[in-house]
Formats: sequence, C-alpha cells, structure tokens
Amino acid sequence: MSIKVLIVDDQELMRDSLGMLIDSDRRFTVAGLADNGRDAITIARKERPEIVLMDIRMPEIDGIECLKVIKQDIPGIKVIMLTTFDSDENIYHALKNGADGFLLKGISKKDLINSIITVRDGGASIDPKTAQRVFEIFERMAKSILVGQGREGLEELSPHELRIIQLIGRGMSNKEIMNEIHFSEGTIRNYISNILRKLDLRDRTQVAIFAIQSGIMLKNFDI
Amino acid sequence: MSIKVLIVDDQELMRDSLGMLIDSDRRFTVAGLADNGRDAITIARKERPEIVLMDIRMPEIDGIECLKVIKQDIPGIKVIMLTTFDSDENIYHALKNGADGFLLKGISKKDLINSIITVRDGGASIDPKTAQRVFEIFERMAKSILVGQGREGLEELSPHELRIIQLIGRGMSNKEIMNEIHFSEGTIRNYISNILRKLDLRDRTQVAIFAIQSGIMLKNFDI
DNA sequence: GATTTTTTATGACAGATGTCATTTCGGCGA
DNA sequence: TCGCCGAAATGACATCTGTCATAAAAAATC
Repeated sequence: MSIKVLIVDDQELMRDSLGMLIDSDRRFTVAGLADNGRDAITIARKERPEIVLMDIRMPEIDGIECLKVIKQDIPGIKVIMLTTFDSDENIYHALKNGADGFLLKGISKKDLINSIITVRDGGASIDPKTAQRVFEIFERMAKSILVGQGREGLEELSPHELRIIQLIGRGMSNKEIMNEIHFSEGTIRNYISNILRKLDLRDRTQVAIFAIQSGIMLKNFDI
Repeated sequence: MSIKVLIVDDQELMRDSLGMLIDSDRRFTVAGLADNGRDAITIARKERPEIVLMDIRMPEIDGIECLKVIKQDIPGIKVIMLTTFDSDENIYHALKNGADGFLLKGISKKDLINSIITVRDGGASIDPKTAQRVFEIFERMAKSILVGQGREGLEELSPHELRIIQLIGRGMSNKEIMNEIHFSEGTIRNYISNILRKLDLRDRTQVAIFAIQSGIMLKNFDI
C-alpha cells in the first residue's frame, strides 16, 4: 500500500516534475495534481491523501489559507509546504497553522523522499536552509518586540558605519575592511572609534557580537 | 461587552492569581478556571471564551493536546500558552498546533493585559524572553540538521578552551576572562592562541563569531 | 568665490592581542 | 627520591587596535 501524495503548485513545470519524481518511487502514488488552493481542497476531500506537498504562494487561495482548511477538514493529514528562498513571514504563518514540514524548491530527489517519509512517520521536517530562515525570522521578531525596552538612545549610525559593523561581524581586520571599502586604514580606525562610542562598546569583538545579535548582518548596505 | 477568558493551569496559586488579575480589569471576564485539560475542553465548549490562557505543562491531557482539541472544536478561539523558563520543545509543538501567543509566567500585569488585547485583535504575541527561547530552539534545530556538512575535522576542544571561547563570545577581554576563571592573563593568551590554531581562525573577534554561530554559547561549561 | 561643514586622512601614542621559547609547578609512576 | 609529563605561568616581542589632536580634501552653504 503506497503513500498517497497530493501535489499543489501553480507552476506547471514544478507540479509535473514533482509528480514524476513522486511517481517514480514505488512507495508513493500521486493522489492528484492541483494548480490552486480551491482544487487542492476538493481533491483532498475526495482522495484523502496522506501527504500534501503545497506551494506557499499561489493565486486565489494561497497556501496558508489552503493549509488551514485542509488541516481542519482532514484530521491526520500531513502538509509539507514548499517555499522559495524569498518567502518570509509566510513560513511563520504556515508553522502557526500546523504545517508539518518545509522544503525548499530545488531540493534533491533523495532529500524529498526522505522528508516525506519523515513527515509521514510523525517527525517534523525542515530542510536546513529553511530552518535557518525560520530562525532568522524569529530572531527578527524577538528583536523587534524587544525594541523600546533595551536599546534606546543609541545614536544614529551612518551607512558607512553600518557597513563597517557588518564587515567586523564577518571577522575582518582593519586592513581587510580597508580593501573592501577603500578608505585608509586610519580612517577605518576612526570610524570604528565612533561606532564604539555610539554603541557604548569597548572593542571590535563586542561590535561583532552586536552585529550578529542585532540582525544587522542580514541587511544590505551596499554603499 | 467584555472579553471572556478561560484560565487553565494545574497550580492553584497561579490559576487564582491570574483569575484575579483578569477579573480586576473591566475589559475582561473570567469565563472559567480549569486545573486540567479535560475540564478546560468542557468549559471551553460550554462557555465559548474568546481567549484561553493555558499552561503548557499539565497532568493528564497536557497543554499541547488540549490546544489541539480546543482549536479544532472552536473556530476563531485564541489560545495563549503560558510557559516557564524550562519548557523547551513544547514551544515548538505549541506553535505548530496553532498557539496564538506565548507568555512567560511571571509577566507583569500590564504586559499580560496588553498581550491578551494584542492576540484578541489578531496579532501574535510572544514575550521577549520566550521569543528568544523559540529562536534558540530553531537555531539548535538548524544546526543539528546541518551537522555533518560544515565543521568537520576541527581538533577536539578541551573544557577550558570551550569555556574561554564562550567568554570571548560574551565580549570579554583577557583581563576579564582572567578574573572569571582565575588563570594568569598570559595563560589565557596561550589558551586563545591554541584555540585559534585549532579552529583555524585569526583573532578573538572571529572566535566570538564562531562561538555564537556554532551554538557553543548555549551550552554549559562550568568547570 | 568665500566660508562653513563634512568627510577622509595622518601621525603619534598607549594598550590589548597573539606568538613563541622557556620556566615553574604539581602530581604520578618507576 | 628521581624523572617525567602536562598544566599553568612568565617574559620578550611584533603586531593590531583604539584614541586623539590635527590636517587635508571635498561638499555644501551662503
């Protein structure tokens, strides 16, 4: 008895290739293909798949909505969300609505199969890159909630300063930073001196720690 | 029309004090008090509260189970989980089962009220400390999945070395580390020198970055 | 165009940091 | 007791780092 899998994705190419992939493993059967949330719900009700592979972003009813309905309709069904790199808070919402796993599109066949099996057996499956994104999102949430409590009255940081903080957060020496942004080493030192004063820190190591924990590393300061 | 709140906690003291707290604000009404999941479900079905405040850890049916049932039974109900510091993966499971917020026991009255209002209005509420824990858990998940990929063949680190790495990760100078672990400053320097060689890093800043990103900061190396 | 202001640079300095060779110390087994 | 070993300490050294006063250059203001 093979595992019935429903595939939901609005991109035909992705849908079909996933279908073929699933179909080529005799432990699985494709219970259906849907290109939108509405159809997905209809098929899910009729076919009662064990597993749903679903894109988060879709027209009409998006993945999150669909997840909600399917989870409510069919007890015990497992839903694995497919994400691309750029989807963000969606991951959080999917998690909140009972998604059983997350997979990056572009995952290898082997990983895909393994993930489905894992989820079927009750484990949660998050592929590494997605996990990282999720944790970044939570980090940002934590920080943004914390705003207003701790870090006040820290002087405004200029783009240059932010950029240098970032480079320090990557472990660079003053010379390396110099080669990166083409200021003299002395100037870099002056900048850092100002950064330390503004952030009330003592040395570059503390700056690096601040850089990572503040989420500054995630931003873009291409000057 | 005040907001009906159901309070679920197996500790009488906590339950009653939360009850009084809620009751003292005229925007809220206590819809009931339950000391276990079973009662909570019964009361919830009967009273249809808008909000449930529920301990994660309870005998018989625990908070997670109860959350699942209540969420399925009563569409639109908001459930805020109460956690202590020590609860761990439970937070992940609660999130996965649709919890609408998390609060640390010991929160101030003001924060409690605000959180309830936030959740009622559709926002997610995670108190800062809890958010941090959640993100730590995800971090650990991400790392543990990633294990086997990146960091191999790095020489074994001694407990002393790990401890020093941790202190560097807290931004301490050699002198401060000296006062912390009572070695001479020179010895500390020697230790760091070895750490740098073992980890193939160049300076303490890179060690700090490594410390944070490797999850070493989360561990305990009380020597 | 002259004058502020901002940005970048310089040089001198003190202290922190990392490296290395060597020494001291405390056990621990022979 | 002796010698050995690893852990901890020392001292000398080169380098890196951060501070500060000041200067030069560039940009903005009038």
